[in-house]
Amino acid sequence: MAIEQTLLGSGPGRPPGRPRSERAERAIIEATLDLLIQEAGVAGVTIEAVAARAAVGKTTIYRRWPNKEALIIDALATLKGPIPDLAGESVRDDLVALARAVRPSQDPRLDCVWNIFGGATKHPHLARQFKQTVVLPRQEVMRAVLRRGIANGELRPDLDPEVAMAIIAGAVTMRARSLSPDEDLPEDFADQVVDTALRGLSSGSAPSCTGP
Amino acid sequence: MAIEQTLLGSGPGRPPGRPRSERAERAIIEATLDLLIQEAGVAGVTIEAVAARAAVGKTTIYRRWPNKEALIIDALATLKGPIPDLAGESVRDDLVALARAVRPSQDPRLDCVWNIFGGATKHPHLARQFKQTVVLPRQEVMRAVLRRGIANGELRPDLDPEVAMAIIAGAVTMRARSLSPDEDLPEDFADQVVDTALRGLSSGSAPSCTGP
Amino acid sequence: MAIEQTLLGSGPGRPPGRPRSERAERAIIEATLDLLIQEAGVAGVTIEAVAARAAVGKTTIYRRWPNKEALIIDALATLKGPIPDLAGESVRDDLVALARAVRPSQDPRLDCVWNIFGGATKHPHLARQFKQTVVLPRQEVMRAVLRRGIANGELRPDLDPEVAMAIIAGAVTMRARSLSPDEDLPEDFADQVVDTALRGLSSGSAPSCTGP
Amino acid sequence: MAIEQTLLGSGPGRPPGRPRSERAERAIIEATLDLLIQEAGVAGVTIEAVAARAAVGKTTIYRRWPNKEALIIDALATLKGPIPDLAGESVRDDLVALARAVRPSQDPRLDCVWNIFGGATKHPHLARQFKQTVVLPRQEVMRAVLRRGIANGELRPDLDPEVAMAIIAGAVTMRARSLSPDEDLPEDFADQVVDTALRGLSSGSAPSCTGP
DNA sequence: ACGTAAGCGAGACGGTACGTCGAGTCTTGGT
DNA sequence: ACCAAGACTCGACGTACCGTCTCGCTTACGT
Repeated sequence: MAIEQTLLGSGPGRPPGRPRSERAERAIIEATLDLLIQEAGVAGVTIEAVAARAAVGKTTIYRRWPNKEALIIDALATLKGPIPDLAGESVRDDLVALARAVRPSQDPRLDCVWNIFGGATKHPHLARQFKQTVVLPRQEVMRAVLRRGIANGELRPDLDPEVAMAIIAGAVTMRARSLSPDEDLPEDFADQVVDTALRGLSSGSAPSCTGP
Repeated sequence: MAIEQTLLGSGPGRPPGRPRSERAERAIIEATLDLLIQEAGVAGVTIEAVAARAAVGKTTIYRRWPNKEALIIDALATLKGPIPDLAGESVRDDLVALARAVRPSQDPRLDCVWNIFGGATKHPHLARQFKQTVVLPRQEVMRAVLRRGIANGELRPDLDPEVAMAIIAGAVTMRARSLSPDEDLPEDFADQVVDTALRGLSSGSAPSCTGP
Repeated sequence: MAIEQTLLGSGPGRPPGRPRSERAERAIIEATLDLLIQEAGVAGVTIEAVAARAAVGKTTIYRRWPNKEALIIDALATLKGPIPDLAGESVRDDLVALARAVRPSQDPRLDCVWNIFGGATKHPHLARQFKQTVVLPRQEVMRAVLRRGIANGELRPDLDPEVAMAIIAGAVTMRARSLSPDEDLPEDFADQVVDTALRGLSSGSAPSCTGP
Repeated sequence: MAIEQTLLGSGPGRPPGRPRSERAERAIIEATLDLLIQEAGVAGVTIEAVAARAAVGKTTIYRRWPNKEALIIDALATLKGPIPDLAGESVRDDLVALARAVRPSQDPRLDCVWNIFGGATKHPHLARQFKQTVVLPRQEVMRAVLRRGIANGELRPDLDPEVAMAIIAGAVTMRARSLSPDEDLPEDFADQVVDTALRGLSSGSAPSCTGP
C-alpha cells in the first residue's frame, strides 16, 4: 500500500536518481510494529517516534506513506500471515484451517487492524484499499471452499455462502476481539466453531433429517 | 460513564453551588454524535469542535468526562438502543430479536463503537468499562436465552453457549462492519443467520440424528 | 508590532477569557535577545529555542507574532533606545546627540535590525511597518533640527535637509556596521562626523565665503 | 569566492577528468540573481530552487560553493560593477564617480548585499571575506582620492579620510536602502551629496575662512 | 580505441525548524 | 459553584530546505 516509485510506462529501466533504501523501509516497518505492541495501541505510534527508533528522517517515511494511518495499515498487513495452504479434501478441515488463520494466535498485534478499519474511519479511501488487498482475497478463498462443499454435498444445497462466511469468520473475530491483551484464544476454538456451525445449534436439525 | 457530581458522604442534601446545566450536557452529547456522523469518523471529533458546536466551554466538558474517549463512549452508549423485550416463547424468535438489536439498522453511527473498542486500544481501561456497561448486559441476556433453549430441548444439549453467542453476534457484526457507509444490512439478515445457525451448515447433521 | 488583542469597538471593557500573560511576553522578548547575542546572529534565533528558553509554548509566541521575523523586529525595537531629549539650543549639539543615538554604543545587538530591513526582504510588509514605527520618528526629529538650523541661520539657507540627513545618519550607521563584533565606535565619532559635515570637506568652502 | 578546481602544484597542466561546465556555472549565477529579485529577498533563494531553475543538480552547485551564503555573495559580487575609471583631475569629480558606483542605479538587486553583511550575521567568516574582496578595494580607491585632495589643497588639511569616507559612502547607501523596491535614486543624488559635503552644512564655514 | 577519472542530472538520505492543530489545564469576569 | 471564553504548556503533525550520498551516464584526456 506504500507509494510506489512509479515508472510511468518508461519500460523496465531503473528510475533515475538514488534508489530507495530497502534497509530504511524494513527498519520503519519494524519500528512501527515494535511501537504498536510496546505502547499497546495505535495511539503510541508517532511518526516522530518511528523515525527516531528506525534511525530515519521523517521525510523518508513520508516519501513512502502519505500519513500515519497508511503506514500502520501497511505494517499490519505484513503481520497478517499468508493464506494457509488447504488440504482440499475435507471441507470441514479447510474451514478450520481458514478460521485458525483469522488470528494467528502468536501475534496479538494483528487485532489492531480491525480497530482501524471497521466502517467509519478517518481514511475511508485507505480502508477500502485495505479491504481490497487483505480482506477480500481471504474471503474469496473461503467462499470457494464453501461452494465446493455445497457442490459435493458436504454442505446443504440451500446454504447462502455469505451467511456462512459471516458465521464462521464473525465468530472467530468477535471472540478474538473480546480477549484481554494477555489472554489468547483457546487452542481449539476454531474447531469448536466450525463443528458447531456445521452441526447446527438446534437439536432437531429437522430439515435434513426429515428427508424421505 | 460521566463523572458524577459526588456527594462524599455529605448526606442526601443537594450539593452546594449552581447545579450543572442539563441543557449543556445534552448539547454536548448531541454535538459529539453530530460530528461523529458528519465527519464520518472518530478522528473528526475534537473537543474543541464539540465545545464550539454545543456553544459550551471546554471546561464544561472536562468537568463531566475525563477525556475525549470517555465522552465518545458515553455518546455512543446513548445510541445503543435498549435491550429489546423478548417474547420468551420461541428461542428462535428471541435470538432473532437479539441479533436484530445488535445493529439497529437505522443508525449507522453505532458501528463506530466497535472500532474503538476491540482489543488493543489507546485506553484499555475505558474499553473494559465499556464492555462492562454495554456489552456484558446484552451477552447475559443472550446467554440466558441459549440456556433456556438447551434446557427445554430446543437446542442441542451439548451446545457451548459461548460458541453459539460468538456465532450469532459475530455473524451480524462482521456483516455490518463490511458495509459501505451508504449501504445497510438486508432487512432479514438476522433471520437468515439465526436460521442457518440453528439448522447447521452441513447437509448430514448426522450426530444428533444418529443418537441411539 | 505584536498582534494586538483587539477589542473591535466594544468599548473600554476587558476582552473575555483569560488575559494574556505579561510574564510570558517579557520572557519571550528576553529569550529572543539572549539568543541573538549568544548565537551571534539572526540565524541562531529559532522559535523553538526561544520557546524552550522562555519556558513557553510555541503557540504562545505565534499568538502574538505572525512569524519569526516579526518577533525579532519587535525584540530589537525594544532595544532601540528612546529618542534623546534635545537641548534645543545649539543645532550642532542636537545633531551630535541624534547621531550618537543612532547607535547606543553599549548594545551591539541593535545592528542586526539594519540587516533585516534594508530594501528587499522576505517581509516587505513588516519592513514598512518597522520604518513607520522606528525609523520615521527619528528622521522627523532630525529633520526638524535641520530646519531650525536653516531658519535661524546656523545652517546654509540652500541646504537640502534630506541630503544632510543622509550624510549624518549615513556616516554613523555605515561606520557602525563595518565594525567587528567586539569593536565599538570611537567615543567621539558622532562629534567628528557632525563637525566635519558642518565645516565641509573642501578647503575653500568658497560659496558661502565668496558672498558679497 | 567559488571553490577553485585546485591544481596543488601539479604544474600548469589541466586536471584530469571531465572539466567543469561553464554553462552550468553561468546558469547557476543567473538563476540565483533571478530569484533574488523575483522573490524580493534573500529568503526566497533556495538551493533547490536555484538548481531547478538552472536545470542543474544540487551537487553541481555544492561542488563549486560551500553553502548558500557563499553562492549569494558570489552572485552579488558579479553584480557589483567594476570600480570606475577615474579621470584623476578634479577630486570632486572623482568622488562623484565613486559615489555613483556605490549603487549602479539600474540594478536594484545590489542592495541586498548590504542586508546580508552588516555586522552580526550568520556567517561572520564569509562577511569578512566579502569585505576583503568587495568592500575594501573600493574603500582604498576612495581613500587615495581623498588623500590626493588633502595633499593638493583641494580638501582641508585636517580632514580625517575615514570620516569623509563614511560621510560620502554612508549618505549614498543610506539613501539607497530607504528606497521602495520600485523607486530609484534621483539621478544626481551623488552629485548633491558630494557638493553638500564639500561645502559643509554650516553657513559660516568659519574655520577655513578665518585663517590669517 | 579505450580505460580512467571527474563531471553531470536526478533524487533519496538523515536532519532541523517551520507554522498549525489539538489535548487537557488554568484564569478571568459574570451568573 | 457554576458558566463562556480564551490563554496556557506540551507534543505531534506534515512540509520545506539543508547539505550529503548514491545512482547511471557523459565527457575528455592520456595512453
